[in-house]
Amino acid sequence: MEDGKLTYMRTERRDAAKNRQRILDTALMLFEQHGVEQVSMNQIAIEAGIGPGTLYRRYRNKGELCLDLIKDNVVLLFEDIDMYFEQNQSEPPSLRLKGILSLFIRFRENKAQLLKGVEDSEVTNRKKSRSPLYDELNQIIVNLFNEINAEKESQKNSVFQADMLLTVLKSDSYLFQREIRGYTPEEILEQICEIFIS
Amino acid sequence: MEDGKLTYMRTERRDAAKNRQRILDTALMLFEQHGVEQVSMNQIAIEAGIGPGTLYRRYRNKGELCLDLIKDNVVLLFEDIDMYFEQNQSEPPSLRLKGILSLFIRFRENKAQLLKGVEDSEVTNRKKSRSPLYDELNQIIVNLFNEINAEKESQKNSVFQADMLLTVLKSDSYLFQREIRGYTPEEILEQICEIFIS
DNA sequence: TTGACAAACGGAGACATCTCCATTTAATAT
DNA sequence: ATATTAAATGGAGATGTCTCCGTTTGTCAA
Repeated sequence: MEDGKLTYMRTERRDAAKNRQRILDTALMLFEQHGVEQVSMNQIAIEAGIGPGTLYRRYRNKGELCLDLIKDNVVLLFEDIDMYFEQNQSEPPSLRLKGILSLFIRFRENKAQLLKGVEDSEVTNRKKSRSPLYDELNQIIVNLFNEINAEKESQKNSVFQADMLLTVLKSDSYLFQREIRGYTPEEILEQICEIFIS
Repeated sequence: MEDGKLTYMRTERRDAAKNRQRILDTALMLFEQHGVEQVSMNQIAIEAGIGPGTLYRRYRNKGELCLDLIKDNVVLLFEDIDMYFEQNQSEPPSLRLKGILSLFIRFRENKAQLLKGVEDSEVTNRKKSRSPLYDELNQIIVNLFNEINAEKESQKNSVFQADMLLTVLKSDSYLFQREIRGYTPEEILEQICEIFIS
């Protein structure tokens, strides 16, 4: 039957589900123990007692694995953002932008290593499009810039501004400011706002 | 003798010099033929008729090799910048900043692939400090921002602003705008100036 | 049950980066 | 010339990513 077939296609095989969980648990453990960067896909496969092929069948690279590990937090982030918007509808767009940047920075601080894992493998694997996380954030920021720029004639810049803002918030840049320049998250937020919200 | 010893230490052995040139020639040829990304260090070593160890002895990674291949152009870039400054001393700093950004973008367009090669391996190899190229550029830009911010009380932001400006001009960001968003170099320059010179 | 089938598996192996170190070799001093 | 010596060499191999494909194994229908 159509139904049966569809259901079959959709449901995860029991052994697969077991392995999925095993991978997730193992990765989380190894990441916590040695740090995300130090742990190889091989190590995870071996420790999880599966073949490398099995691991790569599910996650095309370490980044996807990292992303799966923070998926819940990503959902929470966007819920927070939605909530923030609901509670601050009447605020000016520049302030709302700062608000959601603050939320994002908090998220980034919480999941620094895993987020870096995600982004690192995105650049390694030459993805043309950003991850869904960044696409969705980008959309939100573009909308806010559109509001901000509504006064001026130049609507077209919003996309560019949003791209630049997200570029500057990527791991490489953010962690450089954090670790080498020694700025606090709050200072970074302030400085970025000064540049991008003028 | 001291002199002899010093000279000995300094001069490159003839076979080494020969290999160096052989590597450079081979790399340039392979890069032009297949594109920088597609060519591995192994390939270069084999094609140059040397062992991988020899290649890595001279260049710790592909990025250093790429950097060596554009070294002359980097020198030219900074000469251009110096010349520009001499001829535009009396212009306002914001305009001078735009001028040197324009020079840098031209350089980046000329040596896009190799510059990408340099930057890619910098992120891969977790360098804490930027390459000398970026350090020097950074210094120049900081100085310009200091002039620009001289009017305002906030001198301290110049370092941050310069960092962000260079972040946004890195290969990943720049090529994304260039190839995916479809902006021209001139458009990118204009947009960046709008954001950073306000 | 059982048969069929697609999904899941696992490990060999292709390639890449990079290190280590026994051996070679060019430049200098004698 | 020859000995000395430190730089240079090269290739084996450690480690990592990722693919390919023959084999196994759940799942569903009959």
